[in-house]
Amino acid sequence: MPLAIEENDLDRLEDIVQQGKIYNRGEHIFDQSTPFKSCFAVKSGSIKTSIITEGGEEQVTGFFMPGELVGLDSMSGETYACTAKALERTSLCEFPVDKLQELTIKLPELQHHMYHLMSQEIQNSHQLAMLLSKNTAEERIAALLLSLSSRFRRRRMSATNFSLPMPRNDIANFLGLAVETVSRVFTRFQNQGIIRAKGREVELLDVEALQMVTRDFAKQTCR
Amino acid sequence: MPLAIEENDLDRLEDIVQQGKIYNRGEHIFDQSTPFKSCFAVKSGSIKTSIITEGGEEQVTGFFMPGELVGLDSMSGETYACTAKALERTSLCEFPVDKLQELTIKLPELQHHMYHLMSQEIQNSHQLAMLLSKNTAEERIAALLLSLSSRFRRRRMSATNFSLPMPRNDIANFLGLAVETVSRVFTRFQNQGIIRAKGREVELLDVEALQMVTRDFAKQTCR
DNA sequence: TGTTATACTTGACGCTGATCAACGAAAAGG
DNA sequence: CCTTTTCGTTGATCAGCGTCAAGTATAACA
Repeated sequence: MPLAIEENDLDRLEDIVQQGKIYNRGEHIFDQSTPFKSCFAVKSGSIKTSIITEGGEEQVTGFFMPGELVGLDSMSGETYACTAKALERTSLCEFPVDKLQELTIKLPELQHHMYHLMSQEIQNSHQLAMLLSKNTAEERIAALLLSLSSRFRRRRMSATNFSLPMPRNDIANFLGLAVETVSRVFTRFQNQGIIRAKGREVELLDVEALQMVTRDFAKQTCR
Repeated sequence: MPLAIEENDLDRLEDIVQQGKIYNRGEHIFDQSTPFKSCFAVKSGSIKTSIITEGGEEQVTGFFMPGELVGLDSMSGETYACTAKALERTSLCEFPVDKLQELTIKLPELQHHMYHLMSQEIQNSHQLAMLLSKNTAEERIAALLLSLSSRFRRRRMSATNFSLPMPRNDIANFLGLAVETVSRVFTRFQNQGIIRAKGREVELLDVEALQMVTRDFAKQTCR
């Protein structure tokens, strides 16, 4: 659901950016106690962000794929507002915000772009809230699969044949479901011939059917 | 859950701001088809924002009280990303974003402040998503009451004795519940002596108990 | 390579909260 | 003022999904 940076802007930023830090699967990138210094763009691989409550509970707040920017929710505080972990071998670009802020003063275009990214992040989060509050397990999972699909497509990868970077556990947590429910819905979709899934390998056999499952779409066509 | 503007900054902005537009209860402020021009700060009264899906369903995304800024989620598009309605007689300040953007170039402080506000909005929305995905009806309603309470306190109004600006319907929608459930929880809290509620008039009798209902707090103390 | 931890699946059961229905109370509107 | 909506409450019923439990497959690791 997050966002892409335009290649043009990336060019002009190259000098302030720290290129190509590599993180291994499961490796910790920052957490709520880390002083906030930088946003990160995913170059390859993928990461998840989550909030850890005082009680130790985790709430996954997002998955970030190549081209997407992490850390925008942290620009208001001394420390990061969430915890970020690599889901697989992942390479990141680091954008130090102080330098970014200097730059935005010279480049109003860039500033506008930052506003754009942040406000989209708000919208994404509202969309998620909506999904969580109004939709069934099947609808939530269909929506996630479609979101991943379109994000893979944007990266010129197959939109119907990909491998999930995250375990069922994280999917369940992100969508506010139990792992068991996620598992059951996957097999139900499979039995209906909508998808083929073996472990993390997923093939979308009937994208239309998936879109039908999404509630908005159904409402849109049925009335 | 949203945010306050500091008086200092307000002073410096006064010249670009269009003061004191008044809206009546139920009056429409903008919607998803309105071209995006301005953010609005609530001076008095209150408003609700919601997303209307293609299917006509409504999802309330926030309530905004005096001192809070509306429209930050819309800074990425040509039109507003949500629909805003006054919940009661409400007075707003209008901040035209083009002028705001000019100003931010001259005042880096202001720019920083904008980032701050937007990133807090993202965090609020994540908090909401968390509430919706992990918490029971009682926990959600307790959280809302506490949020309203602290926002009233910030405005120097009674934190234990206030009247809800929104109908049960909007509360239910916002929290992802059925109206009936909201009503039942209110009476349950009342029977437990935690609150006193008659229609929209609410009195918090036992704030501690309300905090106990909130799951994080319970987890925090029980382990 | 065997061993253990982690990830995933499947079934049985119960609870929270949605839905349907009906009614009372307050507000709007003529 | 009475009528009509809107709003709020309460009860009965039921289903979606969480929880518990057990078992299988896959990956991590010594």
